[in-house]
Amino acid sequence: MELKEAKDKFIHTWGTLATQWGINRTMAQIHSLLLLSAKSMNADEIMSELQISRGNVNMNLRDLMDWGLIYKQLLPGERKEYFIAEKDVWKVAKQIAKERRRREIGPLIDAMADLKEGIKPDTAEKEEFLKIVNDISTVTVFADSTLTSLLKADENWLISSFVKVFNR
Amino acid sequence: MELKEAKDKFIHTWGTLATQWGINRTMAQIHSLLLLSAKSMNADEIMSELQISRGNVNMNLRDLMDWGLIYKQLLPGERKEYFIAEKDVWKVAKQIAKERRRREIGPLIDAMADLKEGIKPDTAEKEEFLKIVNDISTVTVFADSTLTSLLKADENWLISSFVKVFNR
DNA sequence: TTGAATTTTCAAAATATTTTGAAAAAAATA
DNA sequence: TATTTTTTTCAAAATATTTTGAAAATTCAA
Repeated sequence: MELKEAKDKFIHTWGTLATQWGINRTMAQIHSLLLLSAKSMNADEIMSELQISRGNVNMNLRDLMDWGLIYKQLLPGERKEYFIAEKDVWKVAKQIAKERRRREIGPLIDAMADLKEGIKPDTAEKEEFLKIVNDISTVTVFADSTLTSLLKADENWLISSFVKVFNR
Repeated sequence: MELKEAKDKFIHTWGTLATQWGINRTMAQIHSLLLLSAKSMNADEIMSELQISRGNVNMNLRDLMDWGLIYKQLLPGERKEYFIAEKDVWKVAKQIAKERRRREIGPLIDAMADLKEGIKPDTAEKEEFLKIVNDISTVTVFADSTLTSLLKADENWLISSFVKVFNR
């Protein structure tokens, strides 16, 4: 079964890459499983598909919802909760970028601001130190605002043109 | 001693943040120590300053050189090797972005390309699967090329204007 | 209400990563 | 060359993170 094989490879690859850049492997695997699934899935299905424990599934489903990558779906007549992934890959990328911006850039900007506050440039040494702090602050704010612009840019002119060009 | 305190806070903060986004804590601490140091330092000095083992220092110094964030400096009359950090923070940011692009985006592009190769769209299911793979491919290539353009942009018009605006 | 089904929690176990430190290798000196 | 200094390596230890699974909490139907 060739498709099954490709899907497994996809899930495995996604999980491996994720760990290499600081994201939990299981979270990535659950995400890709749902991304590839036409139907929404419940915890038991995910458990048996990925061979992981209930607690693990539960915890990572909640994280994925926090990241805005999956949604809870309540099926009429079903007691169990079902989950479905956001299938619009541009939205997915946007969410990931947003979350990483929040986690990686935000705290850095705050930390540099605190350091700036605390030190008066009354010696050459302190000026040196503040120069570095200021420079990092500047670059970080630059990265932050660049990313924000990109994220706010209307995807319809920014991406759809790229999609058209690359997808054919 | 206020400056010492601020420097320690800087080193500590940098180290903590780094772990939160997948970079080794010690590597980040050594980097910030060198970034804040006017003089180059040798392994023994770094060991005693950060209270870490020789092996750890050695390994992380090599990683930092791989990242292009520090340089080896051979001082005349000295047997020991000295290390000095790149102080141009824009260059530092550029190096970090390059390295992360190489580690995070490159493998993803490759993996998606492999999957595209391996599957023929001869059923609706396979077409579905390939759509996702293609979309990820597209978004990833887009991110890659956007980042590449930013990195290639001449810093003198792109950044220095920002620096002037924000630094005052 | 009660009780069965489902989800959540969290301490302990398993796994993965980082750090140590001493031995080996390499480099410099005499 | 032999000796000393310095750097590198890497198995074992320490630490950190992830996963498990059973108990507790919650939800829902009757």
